[in-house]
Amino acid sequence: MVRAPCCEKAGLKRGPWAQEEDDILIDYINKNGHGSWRSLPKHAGLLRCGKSCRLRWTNYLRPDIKRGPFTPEEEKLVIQLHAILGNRWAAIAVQLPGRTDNEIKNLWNIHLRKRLTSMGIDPQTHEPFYLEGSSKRLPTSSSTRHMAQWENARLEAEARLSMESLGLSLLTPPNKVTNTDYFLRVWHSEVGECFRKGKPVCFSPASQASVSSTTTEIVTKPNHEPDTGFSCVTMKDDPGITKPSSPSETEDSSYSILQFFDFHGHDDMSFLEG
DNA sequence: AACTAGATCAACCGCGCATTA
DNA sequence: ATAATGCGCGGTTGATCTAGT
Repeated sequence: MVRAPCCEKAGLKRGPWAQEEDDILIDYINKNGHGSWRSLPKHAGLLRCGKSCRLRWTNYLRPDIKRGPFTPEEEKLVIQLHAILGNRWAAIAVQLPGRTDNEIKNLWNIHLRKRLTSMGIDPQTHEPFYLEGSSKRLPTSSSTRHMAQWENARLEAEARLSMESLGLSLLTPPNKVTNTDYFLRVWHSEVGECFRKGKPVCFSPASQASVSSTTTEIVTKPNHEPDTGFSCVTMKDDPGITKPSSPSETEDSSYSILQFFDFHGHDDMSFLEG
């Protein structure tokens, strides 16, 4: 099958948009909505193809577009989401109101990718670069090893979800808790929520938590101080990651999510700081 | 002041998916 | 079931800007 061109190229304008064209497009969409992008230019009187109109509107003219440089918080979120979603810019953009996929893609390609590379982290996989010539290709440090563990867990989780969506049985015994399970649980727990929102997390003493006696489980309790965003989290029999030892045993000790990672071996999150 | 290299970002291109005929 | 169409996505390009020499 041969794809028909999206528009008749002859006679259509290309390149940068003039103010006058922007005005026409804004005025038309405000009055009529965009409707069919393909027919919009004809109805609006623009010598552009529908695709070009859609791009101009979604990336530049939309009233809810947030202009200006990305804040450090936005940059952190992009890095975190990229670690989970990969190059799915549109999906990442959903989490950053007012930012477009194109803008985020540019931010990544121009700034963040270089920053991660300079930190010794592969920006595509979020894994550390490995030691040259090492037969076992070991990560260079505990912190980078930890990053690799999380990335592996993410990949396993995605594979698992794909398998499950296909209705295929999994090889993992039902009573065996994997790092994948751990990753998914943490990600979908209040810890993950706090991680995504940059809120602090409070680890409660194990004795106060309701932990299932039959399975390894992460238990979250409702926020005891909603205004602070604190959550109570405890873990039991975690297979891969050790519960924080000293401060967490203190009642109401609170930690940022970055400290959460610190406790588990990732001691360098400075790249998130911009 | 003139030139150059690198950085930036808006816009384009081609592909794949979903929907419709 | 197949072809045609529309749309959105990610990758790439090229014009413009900026800093350095």
